[in-house]
Amino acid sequence: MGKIVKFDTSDIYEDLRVKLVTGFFEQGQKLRPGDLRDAYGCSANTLREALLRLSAVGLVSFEEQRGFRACEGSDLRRSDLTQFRILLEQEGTTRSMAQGGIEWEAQVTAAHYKLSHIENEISKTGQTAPLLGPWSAAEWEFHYTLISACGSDVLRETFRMVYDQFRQQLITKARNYGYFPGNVAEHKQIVEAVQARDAALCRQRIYDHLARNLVPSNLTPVLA
Amino acid sequence: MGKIVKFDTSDIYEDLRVKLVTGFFEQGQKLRPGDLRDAYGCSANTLREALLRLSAVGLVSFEEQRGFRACEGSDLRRSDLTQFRILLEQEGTTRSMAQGGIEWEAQVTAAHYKLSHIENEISKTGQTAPLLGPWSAAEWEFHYTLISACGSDVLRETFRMVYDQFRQQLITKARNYGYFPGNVAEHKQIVEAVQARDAALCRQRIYDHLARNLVPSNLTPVLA
DNA sequence: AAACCTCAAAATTTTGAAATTTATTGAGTG
DNA sequence: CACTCAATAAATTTCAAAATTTTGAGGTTT
Repeated sequence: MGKIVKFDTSDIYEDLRVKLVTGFFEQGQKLRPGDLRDAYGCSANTLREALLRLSAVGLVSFEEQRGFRACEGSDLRRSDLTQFRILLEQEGTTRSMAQGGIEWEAQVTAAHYKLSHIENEISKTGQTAPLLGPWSAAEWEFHYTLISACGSDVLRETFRMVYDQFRQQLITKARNYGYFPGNVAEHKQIVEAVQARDAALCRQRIYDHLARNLVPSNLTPVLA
Repeated sequence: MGKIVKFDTSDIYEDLRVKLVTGFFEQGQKLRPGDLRDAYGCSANTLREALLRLSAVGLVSFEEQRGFRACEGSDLRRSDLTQFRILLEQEGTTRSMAQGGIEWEAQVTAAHYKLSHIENEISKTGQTAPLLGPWSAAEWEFHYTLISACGSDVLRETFRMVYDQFRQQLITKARNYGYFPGNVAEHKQIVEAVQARDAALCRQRIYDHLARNLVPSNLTPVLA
């Protein structure tokens, strides 16, 4: 017999979040609580609440009295987010290196192992589309693990927000969900720098990994 | 005749925001839409929306099905926020120095002039309480101006959030709203480093200015 | 034609109450 | 005396409709 599912605000929030970072909506597309409510079988007010939360994490833009929209993509914003992500990821990884022990190092290695497995599959078949979901999850886990031992909730939470916004910007740029062949080698180099416990090298390689998303005006920020 | 004022969500949001960063509410105090509604003459749902927005910027904690509270204060969280604020303010000021021209330098000087005027008044009379409002506004303007020419919306907006949360943590610690006599000299030293266009010195002095809010476990973060 | 109203349709925000969930109380039990 | 478990109270979440605001087309004036 069919299970009756009831969607509450956080279910809707999560579903919309995924759709937003996956490019399900056009950039700048209007998101009307009244329209979306049919898809989730709830009231417009519940949708409103979910959209309000999404605007708080920067995935949806909100203007009073004129509603919600999927965030616009622009080269400048993508670059801005990239620059900020570099700052956070360099800082978080540096602190993790200082505070995280062998346990953290092992987690980074494991996360990279899973990620590279998927990336090898992709480059073997040449098909990015079918493995985009798993790749996306593994990419997030790898980068989040890098900063996971930094000891700062504020840094971790800010990174979570920025990473999603960054991803949203990439997807609007190209249909490949952010996957890029060069990633395979770059991820490996980051792990090697972690294992060598070389913070300066690690910072450099994080920069190198992300720099292609910068526009000329802010290349080489942050003591890269 | 009396003007009829109608409070909408953003009025309420702003009023609550100020109350939260000035310690009007006890830390951890429950904030019930149903109770607060009388004070603002609106429905509980409107307050719910304002509280939801405040939780998005980290001033209010929110747990599903169990409502809203003013954020708890703790040494760890205060230190965490301080460390992150140091990172953002160092980075933002460094970038401002690189990109901001004489116009930015003049704005920093002006903001400091206003701030030091108030700080001198306070140290002259020995009374912090009566000038706390103006001092608070001037302090914000000074620190925000430092990073204002960094060229990054993401950095500026994140700083705005972190500064408010930092302030909220300070106020729960001591009733002085974050004012400290040593500030006078420290602010001056930061301006001097800006005027000398010495980025490394500036970073050091931003660190020195804020370090007293760190707990031992994370002293000297971020290449201080 | 360009700028300026006007007005109805559409969208957003607020409301007050119902439905749901959590917290509290107190009687009964081991 | 502590503990469980209903019954009850209180608070949170959701809803549908009312009130407010914006949008955009059509008509008027400069």
